[in-house]
Amino acid sequence: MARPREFDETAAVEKAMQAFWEHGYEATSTQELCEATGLGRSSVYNTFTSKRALFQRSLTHYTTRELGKRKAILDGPGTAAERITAVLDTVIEAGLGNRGCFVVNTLAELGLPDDEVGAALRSDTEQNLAMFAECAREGVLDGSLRDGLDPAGVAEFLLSTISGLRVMGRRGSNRDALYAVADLALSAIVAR
Amino acid sequence: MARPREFDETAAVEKAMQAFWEHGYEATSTQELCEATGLGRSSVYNTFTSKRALFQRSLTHYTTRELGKRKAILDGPGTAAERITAVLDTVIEAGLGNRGCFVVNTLAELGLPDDEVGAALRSDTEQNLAMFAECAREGVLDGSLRDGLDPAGVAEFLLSTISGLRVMGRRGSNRDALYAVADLALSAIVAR
DNA sequence: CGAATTTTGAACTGATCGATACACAACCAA
DNA sequence: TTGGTTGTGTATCGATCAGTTCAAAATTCG
Repeated sequence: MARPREFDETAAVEKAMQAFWEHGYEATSTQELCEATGLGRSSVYNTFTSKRALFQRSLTHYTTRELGKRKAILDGPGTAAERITAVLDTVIEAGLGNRGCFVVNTLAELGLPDDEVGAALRSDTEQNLAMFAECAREGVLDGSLRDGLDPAGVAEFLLSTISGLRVMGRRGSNRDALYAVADLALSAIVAR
Repeated sequence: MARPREFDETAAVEKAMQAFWEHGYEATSTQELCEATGLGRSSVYNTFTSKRALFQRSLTHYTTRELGKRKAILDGPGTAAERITAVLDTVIEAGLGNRGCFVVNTLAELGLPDDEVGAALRSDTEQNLAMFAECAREGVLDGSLRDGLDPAGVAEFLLSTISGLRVMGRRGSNRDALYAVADLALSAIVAR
């Protein structure tokens, strides 16, 4: 048919995501996106239509990857309490690098805009809540979480805790401080 | 000596703060700042030097006001647990409006820049942690908080919880969900 | 090979960015 | 009233913004 692409689209999205993650949506110029991806302006606009659309691609690229990793842990072996602890550990270790969470950064900068970006953010929240609620249900059954806990409430609590840990990371808190937060949060839901 | 100002500087900072809070640092143009404050460009730059400096003024205006309100509650009547609960309640009620927290938004957008803005953010974190640590100490003494709690850890946990609540508000969580989060967080530290 | 189709690079669009220059208006002290 | 000083309005600065145009380059199919 015609001339093939000289680049890998997914790799370009990955590079763009790094740029958006580092500087935020507004502070990342199209020029920087070209340099980060190694593409020319024409290729960027021909492939991704607009800066906004590329941002949306970057965001979903991030959320699907992160949700996948999180789901792998929560669907893995061990009690629900152990799996939740493992998730919090990964959040802390990832949050020590000072870029924070791409989703939290975007929520803080843009809120929930009335477009595909907002839809992606809502979807990420819903999927996280569903995963944690399911795990909380399992935890009450396997006895690793306290009796009488509301799974939906636990899910909100865990997502809030993770969001809080990410913000504390941006505030400059060190590893010990973040683990102290996670330990207290866990003490609210694990069986004693 | 010379011609006096035609406007109230503090009122102008308040208006600028509203604009920055609503749209973030990068997305707020100097034109918008002029319209929000009702000042001409000359007056803005003559008074505040630069967009960055006006942002720093707006940020400290916000943090001193919020820290004052928070300190008033924590220094007020009641047990430490009751005062902490009251603080969380105000955070929830304030966080339902969807602008989030100006400090959290700024942390997420800018991180901790190496200038006065970063210094203001660090100072805000330190003062919050000091206030909460002191209250946690009192709580262990008055018996309203659990024995053996580390005040510094509790402080990190509470600031993390507040930051998480603010992010959950931006995610669109409703009042009930936020109170569920706060209740679980409190259950980790209140005496039983 | 050659026609059709797509990508690519570079120049360029109008708009807007943060910030400044400067004339003039407004005020106080003498 | 007058001289000195400061605030204000307008016009404008060069730089950069997101996005477009267009012709040359590269590829596949006939």
